[in-house]
Amino acid sequence: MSAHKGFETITADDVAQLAGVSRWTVHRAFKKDASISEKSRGKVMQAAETLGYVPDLLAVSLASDRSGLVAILMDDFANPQQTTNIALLSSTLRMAGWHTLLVHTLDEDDAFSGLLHASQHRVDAAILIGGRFNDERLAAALGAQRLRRLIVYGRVSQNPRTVSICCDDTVAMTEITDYVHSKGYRRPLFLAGPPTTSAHLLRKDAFLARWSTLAGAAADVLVVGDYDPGHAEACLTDHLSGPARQHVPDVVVCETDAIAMGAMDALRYRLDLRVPHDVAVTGFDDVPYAANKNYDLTTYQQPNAVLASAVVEVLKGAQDTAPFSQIAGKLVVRSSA
Amino acid sequence: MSAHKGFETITADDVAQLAGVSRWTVHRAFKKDASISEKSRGKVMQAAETLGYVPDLLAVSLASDRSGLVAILMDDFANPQQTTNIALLSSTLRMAGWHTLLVHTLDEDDAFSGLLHASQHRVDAAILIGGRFNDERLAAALGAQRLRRLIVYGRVSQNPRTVSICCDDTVAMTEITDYVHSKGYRRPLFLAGPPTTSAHLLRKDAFLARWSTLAGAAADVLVVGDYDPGHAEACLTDHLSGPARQHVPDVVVCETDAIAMGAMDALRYRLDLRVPHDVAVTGFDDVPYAANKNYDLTTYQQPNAVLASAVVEVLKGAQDTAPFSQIAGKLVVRSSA
DNA sequence: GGCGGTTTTGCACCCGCGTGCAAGAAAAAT
DNA sequence: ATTTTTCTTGCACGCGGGTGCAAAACCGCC
Repeated sequence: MSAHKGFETITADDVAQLAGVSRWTVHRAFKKDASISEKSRGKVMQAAETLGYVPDLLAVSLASDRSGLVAILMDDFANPQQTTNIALLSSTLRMAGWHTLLVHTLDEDDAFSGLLHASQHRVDAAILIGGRFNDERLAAALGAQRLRRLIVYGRVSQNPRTVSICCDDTVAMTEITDYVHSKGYRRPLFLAGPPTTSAHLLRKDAFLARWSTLAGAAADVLVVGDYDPGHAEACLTDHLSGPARQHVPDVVVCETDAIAMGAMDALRYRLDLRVPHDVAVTGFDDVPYAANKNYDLTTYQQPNAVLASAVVEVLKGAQDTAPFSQIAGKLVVRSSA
Repeated sequence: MSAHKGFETITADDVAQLAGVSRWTVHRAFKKDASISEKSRGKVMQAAETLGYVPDLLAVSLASDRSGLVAILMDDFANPQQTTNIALLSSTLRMAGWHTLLVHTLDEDDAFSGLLHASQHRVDAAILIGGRFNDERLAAALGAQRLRRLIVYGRVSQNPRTVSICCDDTVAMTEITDYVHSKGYRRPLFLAGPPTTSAHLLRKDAFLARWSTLAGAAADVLVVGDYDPGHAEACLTDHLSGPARQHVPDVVVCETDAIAMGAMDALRYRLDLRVPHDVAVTGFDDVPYAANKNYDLTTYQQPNAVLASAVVEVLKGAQDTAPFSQIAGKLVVRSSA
């Protein structure tokens, strides 16, 4: 039993000594499918029990190049969709035996350093959540040593070396569009988020394409440029207070719930319009607050639990997983549209 | 340059060979205040640059017993106050040079195993956020080897071996009470959360004590028992639909913002009362949504940034830090009361 | 040029465990 | 009882780098 910095550390050697075997036999006792006799395994286990021995994870990681750790890189704690996903992912991973190394990236450069950090911890995979990681970054990231798997979560990635797990934005937004059209709305305004994210492109394009098919006319688009509700509120207020005042929409279709909530606040408290009576609103994501009485937002629920399980499958499964799997969610109709 | 699992790993030996020095000289070049000549440091640095060498964190951790990692243990992602704190803590730590090991504990037993996991990763400290960790657990946790510092965040802990960093609930709630009383409210109802948390005791007791001093009479208390807004909504609705209907309060003082929001929903949408006209509501924490137009909650803002910096100070500072530091926040008056 | 003193540098051993191989013990076959 | 096969076990070496100490190289100075 070796003393270290004041607290005792029990190593395999200590157990070996007590059990009267060699250190390697101790290791075998803890390894499934190892060639060891029942007798000595018993001795070892008992000795380990009395000493309270647990194999040291760090040393294991160093020697075996595996850690039981999954890094989650995310950039925006203000985004409820992201925090919800992290919560779900970390608990799903936890139940499947993995721990989470959370890397909160401050900016793009930081993302790379975070990825390096993660790879040095021998993470079994890194999961990228959030839109600010562009594909060039990804390519660079893959240069990081030891990064055996990179999972892009919640959006598609062109990069062939990543696995992306997400719901099909195009199908989802088409479904929303169909719903909106079927309810008789005819003057839609689409509120788009930051142009750098893939959600921006896919959702907006899907909406515009479908709308033009259904209605035979182009729909208006306002690029809000940010997922902050307050910002969306200000943008929409400005927009509808300006020249566009003439064309008040009858429905505001939003790229995310956060934008939708900002839009509703703008319509109600700044523009004195009733939702859904004067203007309907739809969101996307079904964040927890979307169900709140004050918003009661019609939105699209991503199949988060299924997505999280898909991550576990990728981690467990062979490395030759499909480059990406897209899973369908479902439209949640509430009173806002 | 040794090949490993398909990707190349650059070790100090590789750099040493290229620079024409020994491995230990390479190490010295990377160590501040090491005794090394400028000439060889230059050679080493250049070689490291061309090879793209970075000291391996895991090996460093194993050898030095330090990791540059701080574990954050939390249990409730649904609690916006917790996620906000995590966001702030992780970015504050990140800027101070630490990375975050997020341990999302599923239950109490899991908390212990999470702490063990963290300690094995040689975390420089573990931060406990959230109320579900009781002090017995903490005592057990401290038995975990290598855990050199345990910080209890956001609440006080009796355990003398921990550092607790929080705002002074008693002072804060007294301030709220004074405000409520000064505004002329006379029939308060206090909504309390789970009885197991210290916030529960401190905030409730502070309110009751202060109220009895100010008004000379005891105040009503309803134990909601959970921080979920929906649950609080149901509880308050039940309460005010039952025998207590006779004594509708003129102000509902809540232990947290989450409860306050549930309470407002109950008052408005279930009991058909206007806030603040018929009943005023106060919260505690100033979560992001508290400023939302639909709630516009009068609440108490914890000095989160200061608290986060205090954590960094503890990490940087000598181990003989004060057992806990309590920092004052400020009352945020909005329209709800 | 030789001396004492100070930097630089190299090295053995350590952190705690994993791999592959070879020696040892036990079981099976002859 | 002896040989062969099989299972156990021990061990050297590695993962990548951190200590403390001793040898080597440097320095100024008489």
